[in-house]
Amino acid sequence: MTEGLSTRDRLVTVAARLFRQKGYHGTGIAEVLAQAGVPKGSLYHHFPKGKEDLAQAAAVWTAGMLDRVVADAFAPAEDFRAGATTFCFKLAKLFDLSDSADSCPIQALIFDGPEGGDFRAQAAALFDRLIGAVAAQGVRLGLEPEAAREAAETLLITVEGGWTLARARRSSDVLRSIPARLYR
Amino acid sequence: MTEGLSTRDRLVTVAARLFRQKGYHGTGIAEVLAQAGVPKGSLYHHFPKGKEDLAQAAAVWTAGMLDRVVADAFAPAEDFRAGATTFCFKLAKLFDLSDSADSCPIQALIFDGPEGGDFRAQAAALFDRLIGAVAAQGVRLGLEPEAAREAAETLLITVEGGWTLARARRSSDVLRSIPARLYR
Amino acid sequence: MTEGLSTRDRLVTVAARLFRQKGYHGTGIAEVLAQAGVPKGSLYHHFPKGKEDLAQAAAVWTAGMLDRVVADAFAPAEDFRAGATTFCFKLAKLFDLSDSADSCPIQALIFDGPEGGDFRAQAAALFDRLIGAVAAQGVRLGLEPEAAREAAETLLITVEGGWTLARARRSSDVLRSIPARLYR
Amino acid sequence: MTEGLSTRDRLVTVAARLFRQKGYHGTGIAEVLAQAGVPKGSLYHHFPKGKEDLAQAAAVWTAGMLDRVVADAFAPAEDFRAGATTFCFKLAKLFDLSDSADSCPIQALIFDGPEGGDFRAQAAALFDRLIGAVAAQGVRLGLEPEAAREAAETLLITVEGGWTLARARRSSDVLRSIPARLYR
DNA sequence: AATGAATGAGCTTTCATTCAT
DNA sequence: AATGAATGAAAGCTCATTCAT
Repeated sequence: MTEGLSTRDRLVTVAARLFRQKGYHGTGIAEVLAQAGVPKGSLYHHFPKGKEDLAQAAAVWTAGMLDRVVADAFAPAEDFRAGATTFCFKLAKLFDLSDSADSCPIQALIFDGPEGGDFRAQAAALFDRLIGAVAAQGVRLGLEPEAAREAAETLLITVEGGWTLARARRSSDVLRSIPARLYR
Repeated sequence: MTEGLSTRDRLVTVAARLFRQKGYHGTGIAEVLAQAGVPKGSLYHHFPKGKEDLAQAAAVWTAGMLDRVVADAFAPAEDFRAGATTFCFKLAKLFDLSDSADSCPIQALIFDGPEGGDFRAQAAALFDRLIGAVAAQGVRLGLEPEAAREAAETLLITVEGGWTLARARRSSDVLRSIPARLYR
Repeated sequence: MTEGLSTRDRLVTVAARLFRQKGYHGTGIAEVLAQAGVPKGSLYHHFPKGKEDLAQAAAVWTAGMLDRVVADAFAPAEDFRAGATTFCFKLAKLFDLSDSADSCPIQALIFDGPEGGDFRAQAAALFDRLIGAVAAQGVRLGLEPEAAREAAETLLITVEGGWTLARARRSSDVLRSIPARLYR
Repeated sequence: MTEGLSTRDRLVTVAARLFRQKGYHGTGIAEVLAQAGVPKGSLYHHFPKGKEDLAQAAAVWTAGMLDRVVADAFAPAEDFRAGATTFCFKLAKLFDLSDSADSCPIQALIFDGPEGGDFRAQAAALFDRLIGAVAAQGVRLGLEPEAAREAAETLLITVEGGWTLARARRSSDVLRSIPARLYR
């Protein structure tokens, strides 16, 4: 899975997965290094501030991945509801691919990081950017800017809560039920 | 805030708050003890298995608190929507009382605990019990059992996601906007 | 040598000796612990800030030891020169007792510690206190305050430099030659 | 300050300064490289044995610099006292140029280096050579060899101790007061 | 029940050095 | 000669827990 990637990229992807699974504080550097097949000292060459920098890079990587999911879901859609529905199904697939106990990537992205520093603020900005991307798709598909923004917020709120319940139930069904709940 | 409470209760309430703020793994026993004003050795009198037992007790305490919020919100309500609306506003107040960076009590309750053991399963059961309580209120207020269950699930999904966005924005406004989103 | 001492005192005396021998940065915590026969975690019970606190405690302990050397040297003296001479001979004995490559206790005390914090300032104050103690002995033995202060300064300057040369030559003779140099 | 110097010379001068400021063990290779503006791998081209070789080179460089100070101070002097006085004033100027917390160059030279190897012995020899140079100046200025040697030793002892007190007080005044103390 | 000293496994990080280009 | 990625031993420190009083 991490073959062919650079040392740096292996660290980032492994860290992103582990942080999602066990949280920032629950994940040890040693485990990241072991799974990435990277020796101890190398981490600090690529990420001088260590775990903190790694969390930052993992958040950026995750945000980029989610950006792509949004783009892929809405690209072929004929209206916002269709795009939103595809988005939910894509997330359900993502849920099934990962261990079903994993945290939602977005929540891991935003909340689970080092306490001090500006990690939280930067991560929240990445979340807002994601909402903005969804809203932009809404506008592209014919919604008024105001309505698009609200629809985007509602979608992401529900998706976030849906992942939470899905995680508690260890089943992605909740995520697939979201369009029906939103667009009766 | 913790005055007058027994040593045990001080430990539980302080732990519940800290686990919400910094996560289970991010919270050190030493910090719990310091904030509770309890000496080192005492913890293991009250919680023989230490941190794990403390997390369990904090989860039960949190679940009981949320049960009360549900009961209080729906008790005076004339229909489900009114109860749900009050519930959202009560949660917004809870959000404002705590540090706005705090995790949703439910999510802290479910996901953030010791890895081994049956903590996760028990916590998920507490979450399901909470959904059941909301559904029961729905039935009491005239909904069909099936519809009540779905309404309860939708409410809690949205509230969970709403807390997430509120936390990212550091503002409880999102929580107060939920009824408008759900019951257009 | 460290038998019968408390855990804390064993740590302090061993640290004082090692810091003198190999410097603050050249001395590892592990070595201090090994020689003191104290397990890793115990250090931080007695010295919460670890190595830094230990250096501080070692400096205070060293200053106290030197105070006693001054008092013992001057107590039986009939005039300042006699006391100063005894002081130099006592330091020569101290030099011979320790590994002859050891730094002067005063210099180790003042300069060799953690970079940040107020270690330096506090240590310099301990040095000034020592000069003050010698000057007080001078006054007690009949010198004018001004003259006593100058004599005390000159004595300690020479003793410091003498230890330096003694260390370079690995011989305490230089220390014993100081009275002759000062009081021709 | 280090402009125009070769890579090798930049490394030596920066290392000499840092070793004086923070000691051999307190100075990291990374800091030397950063301040010298030299990339990581380059050090081992110029100093195959790394830090140890660098310390050796820094000691030689420092000794040469001190030789020059002695020569410059005594060259125009009409007798030993005049030369010694100039020497003290030149050292006071050196003290003021450097950070006042810096160690005496001679002491840094002699004592603070790698543990193994023959660093200590070589450094002590450099110190003796310096004393010899001062004594030679004494002979040149008319002193008997024996007396010259003793005067040189006394001067360097006092200068060493004076730098120590100056450092503790963060003031070069002590160094300027030395002639008055020696030659009442 | 309460206390604080003791404990050592494990943590993140820094270090001087080596290697491939 | 120059570069920066790679390396793993060792550093200082934190952790949850146990013990003796």
